[in-house]
Amino acid sequence: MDERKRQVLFSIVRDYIQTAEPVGSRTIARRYDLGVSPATIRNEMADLEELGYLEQPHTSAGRVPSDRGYRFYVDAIGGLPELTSAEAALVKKHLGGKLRGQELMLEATARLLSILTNYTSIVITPAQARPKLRLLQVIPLADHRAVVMMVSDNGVVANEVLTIPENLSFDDLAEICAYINYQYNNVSLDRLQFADFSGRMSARIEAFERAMDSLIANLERRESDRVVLGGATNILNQPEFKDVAKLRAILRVLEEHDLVFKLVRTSASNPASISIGAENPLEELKECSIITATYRFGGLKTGHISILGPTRMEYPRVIALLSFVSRFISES
Amino acid sequence: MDERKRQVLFSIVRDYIQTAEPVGSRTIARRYDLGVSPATIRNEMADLEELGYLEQPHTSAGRVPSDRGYRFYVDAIGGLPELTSAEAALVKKHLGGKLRGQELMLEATARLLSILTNYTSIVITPAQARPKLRLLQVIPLADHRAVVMMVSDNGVVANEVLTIPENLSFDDLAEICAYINYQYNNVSLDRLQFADFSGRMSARIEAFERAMDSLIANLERRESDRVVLGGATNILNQPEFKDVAKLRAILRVLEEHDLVFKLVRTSASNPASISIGAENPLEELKECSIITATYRFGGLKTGHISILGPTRMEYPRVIALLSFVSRFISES
DNA sequence: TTTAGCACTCACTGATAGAGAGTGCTAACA
DNA sequence: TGTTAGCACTCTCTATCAGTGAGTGCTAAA
Repeated sequence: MDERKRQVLFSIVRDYIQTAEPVGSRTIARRYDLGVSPATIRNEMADLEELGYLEQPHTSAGRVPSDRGYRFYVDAIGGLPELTSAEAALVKKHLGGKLRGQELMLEATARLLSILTNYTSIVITPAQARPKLRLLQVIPLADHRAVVMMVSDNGVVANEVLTIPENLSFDDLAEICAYINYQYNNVSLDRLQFADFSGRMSARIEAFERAMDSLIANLERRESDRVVLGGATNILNQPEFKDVAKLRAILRVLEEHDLVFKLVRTSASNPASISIGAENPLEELKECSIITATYRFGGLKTGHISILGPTRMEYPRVIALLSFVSRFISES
Repeated sequence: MDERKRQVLFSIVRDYIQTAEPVGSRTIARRYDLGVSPATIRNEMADLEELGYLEQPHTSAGRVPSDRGYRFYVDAIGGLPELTSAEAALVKKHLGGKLRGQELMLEATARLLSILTNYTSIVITPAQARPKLRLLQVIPLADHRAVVMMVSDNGVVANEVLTIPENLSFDDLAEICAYINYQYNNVSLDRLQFADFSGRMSARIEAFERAMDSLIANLERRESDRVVLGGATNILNQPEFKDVAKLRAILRVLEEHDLVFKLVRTSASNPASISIGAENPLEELKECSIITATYRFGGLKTGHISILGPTRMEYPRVIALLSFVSRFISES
């Protein structure tokens, strides 16, 4: 693979990324100044196809990069591309300023990434390991209602509004809570069992038990990794997915957050964090690429941000953007 | 509009709902036993078209119901259709059992509705009016961190994890909270201003101020109506939307939760809560129908559940399902 | 009033031809 | 020996056209 072949390959990749049309030898000769004639380029293209970097949709069409071609291109980009300062400023403007809490921040990130790239963005919130009970508390409200809330040792809070049953006073509830706090403090959430507990009270307090179950479920869910999508419908803009069947396959994957989660995880464990076409584990996404970056909140909890787009993706720009954003939110 | 015309119209509507193909006179004569010949039906069809209940895609095609035709059909269904007992059981199985808290419950509802109908479901969570501060509290965690949480008088909770600044002890924080609780108890959230407050302390506590702002924003957001979608991609299954341009228009609307919210609200204020085709305010949805039902949590807070599908929707079934589900979740 | 018959309309299908883009090969050239 | 011009060839794409079939509207008979 000599220098000129590289140039030809890169020209084709770049042109195809821009136009989504198979690229012919004449186009290359005209548009990129390689100083050789179309015929020469044709010869190089034939070689590149033989080597597996290019493909031909049909005999008399131009060439299209193969997954391998994109891979070569991406690996060759090397030294992290820089974001334009205009875009960097945009990121700072939208994600900087007043920090608005983890959840809102991550949603804003997902939205921003999808707008800037015109692809679909995926944000995975950081997960905690085996949360423990830190505090259970009731707070009275009007109309015989009360909030019950539960805090984990990671500071995650779940809450539930409860109508206080007839046979119970608010003070009774408070007493129960005090007992639970005493008994179960710092106990792993998955080992809490409230069902048998309320037998200690004179009467069973069904409403309360149910609220407890609900709280635990809720808390565990919040503790676990969540998936936030941005611009899921951006795929509709890509010409390669104007076929409804393909669209459906991809959107169905995006609806299944479990799948998305695993996908991003495998992509992230990749050293380079870029999965191109068939490299990624889901058949449905064999015409898509996924780029993933990792961020850290407070130096501890790690999550991921990804961009999902067609294999014909603007790799340098997306890589630059993701690495910038992940650094930015890690620092703030 | 005599009895036979009604029968012809209904047959066409039903057939078209099932097949999505323009319906011809012969088909009606064969498939529905009206006791008259195709020629007669043709005459009736011509009349119905003149009256605006039917449309013809082109001269030599069968007839398709117009919005007005669907409207007539829907109004004529009258006395609420009943859900099959099998489906009712399914609803009970998935939404009954242990009540798992409002949020999870509503998400489960959205999912269930979309699966049962194969259309897109929209769930609007109930809104509260002008929430007030009920309680602010800090809870210490390990590693110099603490949870700050804020509870509104409606029992909605927002929380934020805070790293306690060097120049502050946990007790300082607790004291600040005590002061705020004393000073601002039962004050409407939108009138809280913490920025000037911390000037009272010896040093400005920026981290704390920011956490407060974040909490308020978060709380207000949670208090407001939220939109939960189920099966947004089900639209892809409808033959009338195999055109990507139409799809994009609809999915874009669904991505804008503000729009969806207004849409459901206008639909719900409709007495019958059914918007057919051009009846509904968004141009993009002029080939869709929306059916909305209202539910109440705890007898107070009202929210909505809707189904969005093509105008060619299985109205009776969807109406039955929605009214059953809304009753079910209102009672539980 | 209903129905049978019939001419007419129009989308859809498949075949065919021509245009255009692009290739691969050969032979000439530097 | 590498590069280039020329040319035949391939294949898709588009337009055109005839044939088919579903369905209609009208007319006249029952």
